[in-house]
Amino acid sequence: MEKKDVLSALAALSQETRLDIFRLLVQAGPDGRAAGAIAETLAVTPATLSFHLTQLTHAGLIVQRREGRSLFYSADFDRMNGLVGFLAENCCGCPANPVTCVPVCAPSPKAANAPGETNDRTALEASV
Amino acid sequence: MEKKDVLSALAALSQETRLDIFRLLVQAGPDGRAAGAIAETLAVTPATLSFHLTQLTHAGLIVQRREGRSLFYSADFDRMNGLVGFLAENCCGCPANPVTCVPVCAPSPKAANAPGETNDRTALEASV
DNA sequence: TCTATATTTTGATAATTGTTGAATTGTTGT
DNA sequence: ACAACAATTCAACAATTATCAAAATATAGA
Repeated sequence: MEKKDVLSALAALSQETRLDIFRLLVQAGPDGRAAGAIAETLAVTPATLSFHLTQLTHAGLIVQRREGRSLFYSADFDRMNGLVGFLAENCCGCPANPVTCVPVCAPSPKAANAPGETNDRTALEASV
Repeated sequence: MEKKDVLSALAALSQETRLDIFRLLVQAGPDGRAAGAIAETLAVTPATLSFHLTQLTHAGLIVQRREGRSLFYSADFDRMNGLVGFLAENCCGCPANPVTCVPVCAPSPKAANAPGETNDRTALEASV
């Protein structure tokens, strides 16, 4: 992950509404949430939400998919791990100073689902 | 670490000059660097640097101390660990989904020094 | 105390950002 | 094709941010 990417990820997350959105999606797990549902949960205007979703998407932190007329957004856990990894990695700059930096976040696909739901996305594994 | 603090830390780090400053200080180790030295290394005007150092300080990411007529700034590794910890911690929201999230960065006091330098600050240990 | 050095504060300016109502695009079901 | 729904894009505005030159503050040494 390059500095430019880290910078835009940090910029995206440094805004309260966006941090809320991101954490909501992180907690929602790989399935994510429809834009409308996010707007309702966080009490944000559709236009405002859309603006922030775009920012988060451009920062690579979330991903969009369509399901019927709804657009679902979900957190990109790989990117998230990359960001944490970058910060952790660089907190130990000096090679003469070995430390343990092992942030690994790999939710299983069904993590946020009620029992019995279907789910065919599986791609997320540890990346650090 | 509260959301408010995370937010201001992220805001502080989401600006290129400040990210550069912070990483420079992280690499400099617990001793830190004089403001003037930072300004020279990063080619930033004193006024601009001072502005950013204030932001980073208010965000709790760096600490100031005086040494002669110079003001030395150094990274607050505890706070840094707290931030990474917060992000890592919340990347696994669902309790039914146990993962390994253990970012730990604890530089030894002499990490960035040339052999033979003195150093009496020792307080930094793992905090996560 | 006077002078030089190190850094911060001030004031002004240009650029970026967050927000909203209104209009637009895309999708579904009839 | 049409009406209803979901979300985005547009245009405009207020607020915040980054930057620098110049003035002010603090420390050290002669």
